Amino acid sequence: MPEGHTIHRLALDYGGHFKGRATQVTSPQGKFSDAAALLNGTELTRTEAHGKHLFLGFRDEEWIHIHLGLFGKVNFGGTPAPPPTDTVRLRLANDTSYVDLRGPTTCALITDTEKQAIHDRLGPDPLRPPKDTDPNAAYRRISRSRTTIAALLMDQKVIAGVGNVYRAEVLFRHGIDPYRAGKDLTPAEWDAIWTDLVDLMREGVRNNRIDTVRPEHTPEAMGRPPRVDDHGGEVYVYRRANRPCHICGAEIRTADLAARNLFWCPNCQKP
DNA sequence: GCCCAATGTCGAC
DNA sequence: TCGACCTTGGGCA
Repeated sequence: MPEGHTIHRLALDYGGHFKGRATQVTSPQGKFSDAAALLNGTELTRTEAHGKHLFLGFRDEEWIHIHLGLFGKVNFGGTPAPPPTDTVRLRLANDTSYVDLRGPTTCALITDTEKQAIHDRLGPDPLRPPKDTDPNAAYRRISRSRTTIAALLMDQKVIAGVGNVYRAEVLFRHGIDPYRAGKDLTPAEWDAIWTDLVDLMREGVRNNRIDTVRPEHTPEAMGRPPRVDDHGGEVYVYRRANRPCHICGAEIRTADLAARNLFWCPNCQKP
């Protein structure tokens, strides 16, 4: 479930279980063995997330850089840790906990300088502290672009951390057609989208899932049977193709956009 | 067992 | 724009 909220949550959870103590670092699958051997027995000193990138700090200026990609999964557990399966790329363990990483796109040992280069190529992240985060930088790019707002929201250079679910849901919540060109988005619309993403994604970190349905549109409030969408949260349009819009009843539409599935309500989201 | 899809990104053409 | 890559779980036989 890797959108930005998941990664920020992982930064907190890795820190909570392992920070400040000698940590056993292994790579049962083998692809990270050399680096694991180098770090094994040292201390996890800090953890950080920017968009969908996770950084685990060891020693002075060394970091494990993790990107889950589409398939990566992380699994925490208590001791005794079970024998790792052969797909575990990275296991951290101490006296009380273990955590397994499987299927990441990236798991690499990097320096401070290399880490900085990653920050430099990422746009502002609604979940980073406001002092390092400038939503106007994102709007400058958006307001100059003929690309669709749906594509721009997924471009990590423009804004970091938004994925396919938050993209679909935030556009629905603001009644914006996904095919609208970035340059046709008003500053007020962008402010509203950014502020909303900050709120939604913070809640996503807290609950470790994506919920976007406003209280007045929950099934209870609308006198309908309770539901939980396939991916475990409560949403308006994501993966709800051909089903009725919670608000107006129109059929939710879906289309391919840059090799990803897009979902929207043709009635609630006007050009 | 096989086939497919999935909340992502990169590089080749 | 397309394929490649990483892994798991669900549907179906």
